[in-house]
Amino acid sequence: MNRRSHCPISFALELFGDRWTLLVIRDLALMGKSSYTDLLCSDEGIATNILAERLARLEQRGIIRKERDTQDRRRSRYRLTEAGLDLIPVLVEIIVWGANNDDESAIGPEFVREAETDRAGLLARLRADGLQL
Amino acid sequence: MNRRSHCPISFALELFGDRWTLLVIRDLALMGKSSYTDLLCSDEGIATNILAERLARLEQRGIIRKERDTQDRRRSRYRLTEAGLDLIPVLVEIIVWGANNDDESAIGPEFVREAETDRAGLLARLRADGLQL
DNA sequence: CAACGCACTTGTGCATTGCAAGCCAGCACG
DNA sequence: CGTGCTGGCTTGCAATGCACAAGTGCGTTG
Repeated sequence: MNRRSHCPISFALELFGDRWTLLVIRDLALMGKSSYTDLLCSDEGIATNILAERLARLEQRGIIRKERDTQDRRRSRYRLTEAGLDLIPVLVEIIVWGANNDDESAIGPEFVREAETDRAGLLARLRADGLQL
Repeated sequence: MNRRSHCPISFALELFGDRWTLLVIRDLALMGKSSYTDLLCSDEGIATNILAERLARLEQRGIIRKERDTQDRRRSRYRLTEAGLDLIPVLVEIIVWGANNDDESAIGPEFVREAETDRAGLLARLRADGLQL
């Protein structure tokens, strides 16, 4: 691997420093999605070649695991590994910042308040159940 | 502005969903840099046209403020606004994740420990003084 | 006032991305 | 068994983004 520096932020950006990767991780981590077609139908409208490339990359870097569906063997299931789940705190801080700085945010102040008052509880709930919108 | 969705993560990625923007914010927020030439000399080696474009964008979006240096009026000083400083928690979580997942990380476990045991204190210190490496 | 440094701007070529279309394997149905 | 449909990609091509090099204008310095 050809690294730009040993800064952990630079390291992280080499994984998700683009317009799509974190949205895929959001969908897997918080939105309860796990199939290719579900991931393809996000509000933002990711292109299919980009999604395929990102999933391959995330799998290769150990962020997600790919499994065959036991019911329908055409279908794949994508799941976060531990390293992937560990990105939830990053997502939470981004959501808090976005909610505080975007007038039209879909996330309200109650999420922000919970992140401030019961951060550990929130993180545990998200890791177990996702956002449950 | 042409938004992809009202998800706060998508909103945030429209600001820093690329390979360079967060590194610029890191240098301003944590590395104590404020001049164009300092920012240009990061370990990662950002190109000058990219840096100029990102600074203009960050200023327009209210993340940084551009001031003239009072000593040398050729020189500009770039400083984070409140909205910019509010990105420090995001940076911290990324650093923690990077330090935990990169074998060759330049940040050691003592940062991670402090983030777990005294998060509020760490955030206050970083906001006031940066990383002080 | 000549030379230099700072903060850019412009130009060019290559790499990455976005969008549309096509492809193939695995079901589902008759 | 054939026909069609669905899920998960792959390919082709245009558009965008990035890297590298060079040049510009203004302010400071010798």
